Amino acid sequence: MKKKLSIVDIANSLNISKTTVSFILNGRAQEKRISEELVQRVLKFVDEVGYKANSLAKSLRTGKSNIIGLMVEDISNPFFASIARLIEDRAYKNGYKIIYCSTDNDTKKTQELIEMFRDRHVDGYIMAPPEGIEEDITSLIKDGMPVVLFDRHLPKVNTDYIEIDNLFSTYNATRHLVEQGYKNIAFVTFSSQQSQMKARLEGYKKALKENSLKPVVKEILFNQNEEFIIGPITSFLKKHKDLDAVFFGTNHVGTCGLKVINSLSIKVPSDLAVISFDDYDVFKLFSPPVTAIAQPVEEIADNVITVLLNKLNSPLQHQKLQSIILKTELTIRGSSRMQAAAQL
Amino acid sequence: MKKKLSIVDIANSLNISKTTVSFILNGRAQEKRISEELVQRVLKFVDEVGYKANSLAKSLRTGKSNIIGLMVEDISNPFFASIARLIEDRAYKNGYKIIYCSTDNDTKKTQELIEMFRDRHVDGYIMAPPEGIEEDITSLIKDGMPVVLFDRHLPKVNTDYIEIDNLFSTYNATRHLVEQGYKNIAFVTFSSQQSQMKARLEGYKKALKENSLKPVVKEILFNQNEEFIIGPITSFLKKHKDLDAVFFGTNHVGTCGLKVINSLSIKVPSDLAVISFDDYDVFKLFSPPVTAIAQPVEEIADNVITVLLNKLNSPLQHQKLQSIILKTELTIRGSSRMQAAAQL
DNA sequence: ATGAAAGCGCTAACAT
DNA sequence: ATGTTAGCGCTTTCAT
Repeated sequence: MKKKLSIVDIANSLNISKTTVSFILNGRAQEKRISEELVQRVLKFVDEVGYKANSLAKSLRTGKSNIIGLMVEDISNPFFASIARLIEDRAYKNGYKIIYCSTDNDTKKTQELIEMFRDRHVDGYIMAPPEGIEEDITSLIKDGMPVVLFDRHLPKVNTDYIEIDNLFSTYNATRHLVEQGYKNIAFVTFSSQQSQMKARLEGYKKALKENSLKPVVKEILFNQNEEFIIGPITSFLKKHKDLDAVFFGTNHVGTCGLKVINSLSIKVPSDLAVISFDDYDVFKLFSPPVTAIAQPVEEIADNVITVLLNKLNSPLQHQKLQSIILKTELTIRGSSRMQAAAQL
Repeated sequence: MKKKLSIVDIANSLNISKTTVSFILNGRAQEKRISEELVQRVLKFVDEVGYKANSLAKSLRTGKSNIIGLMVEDISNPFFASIARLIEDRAYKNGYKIIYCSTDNDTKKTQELIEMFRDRHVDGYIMAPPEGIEEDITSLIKDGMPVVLFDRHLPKVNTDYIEIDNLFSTYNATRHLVEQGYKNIAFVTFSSQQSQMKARLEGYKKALKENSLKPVVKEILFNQNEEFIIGPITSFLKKHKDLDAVFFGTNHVGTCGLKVINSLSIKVPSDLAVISFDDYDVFKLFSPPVTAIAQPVEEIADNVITVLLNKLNSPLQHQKLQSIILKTELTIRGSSRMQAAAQL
């Protein structure tokens, strides 16, 4: 086990002081007017022996950790997994590491996780926050920590966030269903007070109202366990035989919904048209393929990391807060086309 | 921005030495025969003011970080996402945080990531290693770092690993196809020298050989970009019209394969039977549902973290290395049943 | 039973 | 232009 070299070892080997080495290594040689010759000599030596600064000691001293805390709802959800992946890439390219975790939408767990991140001195926070975490985040911000929210925001918390236009997305998709001639359109979603879920529900209702149709909403308790989603959807669909279309509010609900549709042998779209929020392989590969609202994952990740890096790099608090709202794309497929139904 | 309290602040407020506080906080009060009364007083005070030790300083001093580095192939792949999720849970419960990243099966990137983890003083490594990383891992182990591999192992590297019985899995699944009467069975996989991919290919070949059938293998270069997987599969399937079954070697290949099958309007299983490694929603929801080899994700995660925690807690090097091989489950569905074909 | 002090590796204010 | 030195907050040896 080869001993790790320290900056003192370098300094001693070269018969100079560790300050000089530190300055050179931190690119302050010019500023400190250290001779070009010395700089080269040090750099060469450091490279030869493969010296690496101890970032722990550095962090202890500077108060910076170069770590960003990322909190998603559930890393095994494809939406969050792909966002996390992209954020990770961008962060690494900018010299930051990511510590991540899944909140499960659990307030208490999230509080503990924030505590842990704080404890670890992360430099910034990226999170899809659960409800009830307002105070904790506010206190974080008050302590000068950069916080960027995504996927949803907290109305009571004053910070940057990146979202999509949820209300318009569901409004637009519901209108599409109406245009196709569907009249009995249900909306199946998680019961949630989160901004994005409320907006999605609202968009759906708005479209129905404009067309004098009656909303049929099924709210399901958020749960990681599929059984507790599939069960309620099953009884809901069994009970509402008069529905001619169903709109699933998230990819998770959508996937579970499709399982129910299969197990009840419901024909899509002739018995029931289907639309889901989010667009993943499951929807593309279903028969018929499912009409879906695709979120601009790359754009979301790009914006999130850009905003955070900005905050990290500009020490002044005077920056304006940004609320970025991105557009989604409605991809119309066989599951919501009346013509397709007629063909059968 | 409230100042963080240090152990000195605590000591001063209580008019005792920081040593005593440190001992009490680290549960060494008994051993150091500190009076029960003092212990209670300190604990109470610490709790009241909400003091939290600075883990950075602690790490710098102890050399431990309580962080585990997790390197997967791609966190947005459902297999790795679900494993990561489970490992994360278990790790947190045991007081460890996870820093994760995706290797993309890229040796150079992985080397840099290892360097970074090392630099960050992670206490242990969990990885699904790419090829060509043998030396780096060996050097890690030589330096006394606990390393646990999963999903695949490196024959030249002597360390613990958790795998599944890849060879038997594909052998068994291929036999199933043969039993169903399929004679022209292709195996579509990533071209790779990784242990698990080699074993999968071997299992397939073994089953064919035993039945005097001819293997038809299509190897695809590993790539994150779907186009570069879909393209080759498309031309492969177009070229081999005589196939009556296809076996996809990973979930990623399987998902892409299904897209090709759809776009070519191939009927499953009447035109072509399908089996895929890994079992996810996409396969369950396809019409007909796809026969799949389900990996025991929870068991894998459990074993990985258990083995690593063991290594972390027993300082002695004398522990035996463990190679744990877990069983998979072949879930037979409509995509590989001759009867279903007959019905059409 | 408790405390003083050294030191982990680094940065930066302050000499020289 | 380069060096001395004081911490960052903690653990731990050695004294008392």
